[in-house]
Amino acid sequence: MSERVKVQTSFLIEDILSVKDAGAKEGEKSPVDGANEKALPGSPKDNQNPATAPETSADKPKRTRAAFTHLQVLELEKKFEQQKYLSPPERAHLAGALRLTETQVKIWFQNRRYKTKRRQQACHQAEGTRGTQGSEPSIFFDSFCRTARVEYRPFWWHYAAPWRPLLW
DNA sequence: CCTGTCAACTGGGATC
DNA sequence: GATCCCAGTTGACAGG
Repeated sequence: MSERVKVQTSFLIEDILSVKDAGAKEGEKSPVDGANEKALPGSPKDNQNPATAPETSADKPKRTRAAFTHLQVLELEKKFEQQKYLSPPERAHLAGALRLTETQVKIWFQNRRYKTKRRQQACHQAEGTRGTQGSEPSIFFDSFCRTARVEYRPFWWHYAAPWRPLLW
């Protein structure tokens, strides 16, 4: 996935980070902005931005795949290193900082977790399950606990159960 | 043209 | 009912 982030971005890193004047340049359409108005069907009130919704949903052209900027991915990855799960306030804050929608951040984390899991599974299959677990899984679980169990919702233990073989 | 990647989507299950 | 999650799929896009 490394160099896929050679995105055809029309804006600079500073442009993304300068959240202060976020509403200033609305006219500029970035690839990311194009997808921002797309809310998840399952969560309609997640982020409706009528101001930036050009398509009247009557003629939905075609699905656009937002290409996140290098910096956006970097920040997301950084956060993901710290926490694999975000609480709603944290997600909102991160989304605002990166000028993404909460849905995009949510989806990104979802996809990221799934990818990580599949990679680990593939890894273990390839290795033939040695008993030695590296440090990554424990880091993973640590952040999971911090966010899910303590800060967020206790029922995430439900999700932790199938992970334990991988994590411990 | 084929293939891989990845954001977005779908569906099912769970909690509050 | 709203919202979250995971698991899997779809569709756009870039590289070979």
